[in-house]
Amino acid sequence: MEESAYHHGDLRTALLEAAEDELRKDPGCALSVRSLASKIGVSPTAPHAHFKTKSDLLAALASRGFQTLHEELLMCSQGTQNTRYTLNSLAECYLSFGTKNVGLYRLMFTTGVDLDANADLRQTSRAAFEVLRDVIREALPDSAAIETDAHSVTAWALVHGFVSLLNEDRIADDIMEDRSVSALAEIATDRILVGTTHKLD
Amino acid sequence: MEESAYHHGDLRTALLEAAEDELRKDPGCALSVRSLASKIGVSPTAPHAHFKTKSDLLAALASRGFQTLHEELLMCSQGTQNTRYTLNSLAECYLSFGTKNVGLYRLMFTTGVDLDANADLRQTSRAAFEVLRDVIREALPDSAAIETDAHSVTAWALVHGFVSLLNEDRIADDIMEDRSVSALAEIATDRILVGTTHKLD
DNA sequence: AGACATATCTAAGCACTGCCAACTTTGCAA
DNA sequence: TTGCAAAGTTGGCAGTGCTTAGATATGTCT
Repeated sequence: MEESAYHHGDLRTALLEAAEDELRKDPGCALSVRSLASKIGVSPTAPHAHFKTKSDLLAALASRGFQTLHEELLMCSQGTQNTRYTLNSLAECYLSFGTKNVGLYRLMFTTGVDLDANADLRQTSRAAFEVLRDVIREALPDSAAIETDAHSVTAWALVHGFVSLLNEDRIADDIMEDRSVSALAEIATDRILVGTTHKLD
Repeated sequence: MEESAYHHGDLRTALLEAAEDELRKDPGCALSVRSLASKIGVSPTAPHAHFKTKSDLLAALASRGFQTLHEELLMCSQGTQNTRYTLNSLAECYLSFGTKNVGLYRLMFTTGVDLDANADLRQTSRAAFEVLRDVIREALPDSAAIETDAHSVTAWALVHGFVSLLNEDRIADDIMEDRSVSALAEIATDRILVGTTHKLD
């Protein structure tokens, strides 16, 4: 895999991987195109050949994140167990991904890129959601098919909200002692399936 | 209210208000301390006397956001109607605030400030949540007091998730046609109270 | 094999940013 | 009145995103 010193070979993916690496080490870091280039060992403006703007790089990064999430969700959705088990697996998978990739996950929802102007990001984001949607559609009785969308969007909002609150450290430990992924996934699953068991006025 | 030309008078709040103004005009803008100073008419480094770092300014901005949210939620929580009505009002209030202040809301959850290092932000963020928590605590029967935390955190995650997905334009219009604040608030209320009405296996 | 078009990378530079240090102005209080 | 601390200015540094112009390698076509 010997490459000339002048041409890197695959600078594009090298940039994306370096960025992911940086995000893993410091989820709060402000990714700099120039520092990525420096880290890789190319000139400060070399990335420009692959990403016209920094925003384009971030969007590609976010898209890769959604692809990974999509694949992981797909793995979980293919179990042969009952609906509750499948949904619980999905929730746990989503929460796990979100909390293990704090910086990347944050980027996936705050790129500031208009989805109408970035078909790739829109598509990968949508594809990940569709996994959840399909599971919920199958779970609902035919009579409730119309409500599939409301149910699946609600489910997404719930797990996304948990990830966000966890990552931004908004759930104080004196509020909720067990903030583990599995505990929150179970809560989410309950809520998606039948909601709270306590009847309120 | 005549002030000398040299001393501004209240540069600190002027900076915060200018920043909020900027965020309202362009929720996706990258706030710059220097441009804020220029807009107000002071030297580029004048803000340094009031905010040691840009991060401090953003944290103060986020804290103001939580204060406003807290006040608005408090107004809604003091109705004398039944629990469902109160909860629905709270949800609608939260969703309304989040979607009307897109830039500010995003900032409130992505300042990158460690809450352990910023007692003010932690306190205001917590205070806003407590309104929701109190309502849910009162709504639950005594036998379920222990579950108050799980219920209230779940409720917060749900409305926060809705706001985030709405603001980042993640709910495609072919998925859910009625993405109005009132419709989503109703869904959230249902889910918080009794969950879905359809029994799944 | 040689010529050319293209993709990739470098070099130089602009405007802007956050932050710092030294200095000036002002208001207040001993 | 005088001294001092807060507030604001000036100048400057390092880093950033982006642009332009030029250098170098790759591949293709004759």
